[in-house]
Amino acid sequence: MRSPEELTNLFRANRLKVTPQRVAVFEALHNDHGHPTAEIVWDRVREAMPTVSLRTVYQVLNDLVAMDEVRLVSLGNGASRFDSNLSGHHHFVCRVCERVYDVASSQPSMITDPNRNVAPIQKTGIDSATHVQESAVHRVEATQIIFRGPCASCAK
Amino acid sequence: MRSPEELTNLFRANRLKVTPQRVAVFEALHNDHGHPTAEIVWDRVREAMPTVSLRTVYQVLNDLVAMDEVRLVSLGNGASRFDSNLSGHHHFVCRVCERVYDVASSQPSMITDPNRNVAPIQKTGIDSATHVQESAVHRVEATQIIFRGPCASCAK
DNA sequence: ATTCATTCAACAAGAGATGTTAGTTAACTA
DNA sequence: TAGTTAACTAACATCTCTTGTTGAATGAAT
Repeated sequence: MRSPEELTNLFRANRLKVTPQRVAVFEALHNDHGHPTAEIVWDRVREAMPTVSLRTVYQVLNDLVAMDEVRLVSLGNGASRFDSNLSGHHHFVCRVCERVYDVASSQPSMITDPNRNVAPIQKTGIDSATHVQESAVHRVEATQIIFRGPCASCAK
Repeated sequence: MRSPEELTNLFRANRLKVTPQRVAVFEALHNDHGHPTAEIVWDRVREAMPTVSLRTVYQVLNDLVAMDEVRLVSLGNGASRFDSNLSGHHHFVCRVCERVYDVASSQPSMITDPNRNVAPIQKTGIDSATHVQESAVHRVEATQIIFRGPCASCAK
């Protein structure tokens, strides 16, 4: 995602005021490359600014999603998550601990340290750019892949 | 999915009573190859049995999911959907009308009539059976792919 | 015929997210 | 610097989806 400074400029360019609350959310997201829920972002923000309301955090996050600076990820279980990683990638969800790992797309069969939040897959030939477009066809604008199973930490 | 008769036997085999309500849900699912929500199933069931409660429908559906006779699909928007198509396939969700289409997996770049509920994709090299299993690796047990965009009917 | 799961009804409740209102603050900009 | 007005907070309410509860009635299975 963009840096807090860049987001600041972007908000100004969109005639949105750059308030300390908004900047605090920018920074919380910038320092967290996980997949936080709104509540988790709220917790982070409150460390520096104890009076922010959850309502405001939701608002800022939604603004960022609307601007396509943050991606909304619904994984089927529990709250929606906000993904500041905008590069094309997918997700592995552990069915035990529910942690979410990033899966780099177009990177065949690769392993990485689970602590670095990347999960292995074997083939990733699917890319949103490569889908056909014809008249009687559904046009694919986005492709979301969710892998599920026990993660390395939970497998044993 | 299995026929109502087969599900009846399965329920008996699991010591679950075969009640008219349960059979009605079996039949509603059998006659609907879409992706109904619990409420939609409820509506169908009530046509033949007006007094069934939504609670009961949820219970039966959850039983079927637990038995892996029906698949629970969360697509991020609105209520969960119950998918009676157990063959390996994925989904295309129209961002306009919110309709859900099946996408046959391992069927490269194919088009089908939208009315037959199949959406085209170009490459489907990913299959849950082909993922690596190593020590420091997340084991992929299931792969879920969601394509999004305007469907053929909504594209114009 | 008996048992015990199942169902119903009518609730409550919980999670997640958003809407509302009114009063206050503070960013922008002129 | 001052004025305008968006943004924030607080404390609510509301909504959707889903599950829990309780007690009474039903009816499948043996």
